[in-house]
Amino acid sequence: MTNMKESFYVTTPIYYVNARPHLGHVYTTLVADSLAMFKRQRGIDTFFLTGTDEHGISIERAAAARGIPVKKHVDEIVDEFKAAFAKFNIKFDRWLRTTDDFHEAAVQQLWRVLEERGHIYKGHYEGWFCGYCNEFKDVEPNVERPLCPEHDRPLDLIAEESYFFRLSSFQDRLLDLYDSRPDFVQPDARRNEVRSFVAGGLKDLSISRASVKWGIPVPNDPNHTVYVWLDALSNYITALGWGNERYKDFERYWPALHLVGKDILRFHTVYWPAFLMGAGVELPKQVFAHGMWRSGGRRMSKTLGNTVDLPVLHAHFTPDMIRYFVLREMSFGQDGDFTYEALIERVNADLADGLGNLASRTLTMIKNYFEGHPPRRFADDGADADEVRDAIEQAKARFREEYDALNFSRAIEAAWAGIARIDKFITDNQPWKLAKESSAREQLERVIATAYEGLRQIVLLAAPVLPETSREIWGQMGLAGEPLDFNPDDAKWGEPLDVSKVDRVSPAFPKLNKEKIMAEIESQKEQPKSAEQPAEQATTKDQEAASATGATQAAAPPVAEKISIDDFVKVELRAATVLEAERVPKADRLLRLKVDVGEAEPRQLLAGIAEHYAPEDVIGRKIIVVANLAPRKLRGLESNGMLLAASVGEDGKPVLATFTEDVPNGARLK
RNA sequence: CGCGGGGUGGAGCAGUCUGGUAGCUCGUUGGGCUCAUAACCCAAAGGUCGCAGGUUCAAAUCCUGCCCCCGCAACCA
Repeated sequence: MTNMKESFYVTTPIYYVNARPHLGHVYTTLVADSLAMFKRQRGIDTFFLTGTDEHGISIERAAAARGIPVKKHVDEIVDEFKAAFAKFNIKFDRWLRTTDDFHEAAVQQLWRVLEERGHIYKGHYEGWFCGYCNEFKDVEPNVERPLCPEHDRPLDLIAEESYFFRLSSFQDRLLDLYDSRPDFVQPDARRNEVRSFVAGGLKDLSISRASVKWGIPVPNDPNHTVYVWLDALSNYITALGWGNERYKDFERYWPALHLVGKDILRFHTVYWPAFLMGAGVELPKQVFAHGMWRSGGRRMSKTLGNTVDLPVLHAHFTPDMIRYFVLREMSFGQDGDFTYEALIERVNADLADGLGNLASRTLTMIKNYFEGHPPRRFADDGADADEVRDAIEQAKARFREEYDALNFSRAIEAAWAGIARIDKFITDNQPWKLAKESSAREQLERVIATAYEGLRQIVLLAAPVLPETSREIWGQMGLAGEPLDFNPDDAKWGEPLDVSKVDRVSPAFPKLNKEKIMAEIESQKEQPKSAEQPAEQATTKDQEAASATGATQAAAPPVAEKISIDDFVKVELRAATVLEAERVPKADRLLRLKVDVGEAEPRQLLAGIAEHYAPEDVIGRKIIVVANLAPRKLRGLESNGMLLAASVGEDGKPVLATFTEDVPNGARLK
């Protein structure tokens, strides 16, 4: 420890308000919250920032679609985020909104600094832009209207005057950064990834948009707004008061530990440090990219129907259970698997049978054998009581070390090894037998005192992981105050305690009935699905908004939305025969077909069925073709129509439509 | 040659950077105990650490090649 007061600043990304809060948001924020509690408990001056990213064209559109002012729209979604986090008892120190006026002013200040230092110039940008991602996309040449790969919606061709940041001039300094400070990007695998990206060359970065109104105006050029990522990343310093008068915390807390998902690694480890270098601001302490939660071994997605829904989670589990699970189950930095089964098993094994049961058995004995007054006899400990003490000291040291290194799962493992040690100690010493012999009174006192003291130490460790239940157990133990207010490093083994009576013993964690809960979750899942036929129906506001603004209708519309016969006859369906078929090189899904649709010349069309049909499977088959679809180039090949296939199961496996009776090619379907 | 991650007892994972008895949780089998939430404790069974070479006194760990799985990117008119 130095003379300087140690401080700690942790951030989550600010969440883009084009989606509803989901497990991913909650996860990062839970980790940050727990880390903040951990540091604070240990007497470190801690600041925990989270917030929302609220600018950009997709937000503007979503609000327009709802017919309400943009600010009102974002206010509502921000409230949802705050409510979601409140349900998990997350306690941040500040919530930054990019629409806060002091933030906007500070971003403009950052812009001016970058401009004065010669890092910004005006140029011209033309590219395909996805308003939902807020970024330009690299697309295949020769495609008329490419779709955003993320959102499956058409991209906009934006050609506009734009300001550029001289990102290319930072390449060497960035490489230097990764090499000289290997901890700057963690884990190592991520650092390598970023390093090789930067080593491959950097292009200057467009940092303004003339086409976007909902954003921060560029200083001295109000026709432009600041590119959302420059706007958003700046939040980490503006929230502390950099470039504004609203707060005065910059000196005190910067630099930060940024927790981010690996999906936004590049922004935080390339653009962000480059901006800061350009502005002459100290760089973050570290950017740690955690993994993503998968579900049942697969990426969570609405289409697969394997998402973890927050309301379902809350219906069956307490915030502490979920918090424990995400910290314990995922090796921080790796991807993890989130299943309800695993969650239930963890809760039962570690919380109910582990910590909860230890508390329960210890406190019950204190109640029964000592009228609720915990004995404190350590002076002449027996050898194995000393072993327990040593084991707990070891667990404490290990826990601290691993938590500091963000190895939450290993830290928790270490603390729980302490629990197992105490359980073994109790069993070995059989206090229930000692209690029957008055001559063994002192020995009984020592055994129970050791168990109680061990439990106290463990509860202190567990407090940042299980804030609610650790407080509950602490209270049942008759201890004064709250566990988070005691620094475990100062809690000496066997020290005098401010302790009242143990008189109320009740399980801190109920044992969960797996079959019952799983059945309930399943039935909850089924209901909405059967109600709205195509399972992947758009439900969130932004998706509705997207449809309303004329974006693609790719998400199957509800059956209820009727079309007229006039609409239907516009689609020309014809019977056809496949003459030739071959795989398209370098495309996993694509088959190139020559099809006879009853015309003079066979047509070429491309079909995304290669994963399920070999070319020889389809040659000679009678199929149904949409004959009047506008031609489209795919991987450089023109497709003149589309074949009809059922989309089956989770993966949308195609099954070709055909006839059971003979039909001449070109026959019209109606 | 697109980028990245992974393949370790039945399941899920750690260990790999910094070679040296292969570890954890769950599950299985047998035993103990009864203070405790049918909990806890002990013991046992179970692994050619994806495959093949190489380096080394010694390889899950380092090197080379290959196979398989999973993300991302491209490709579903």
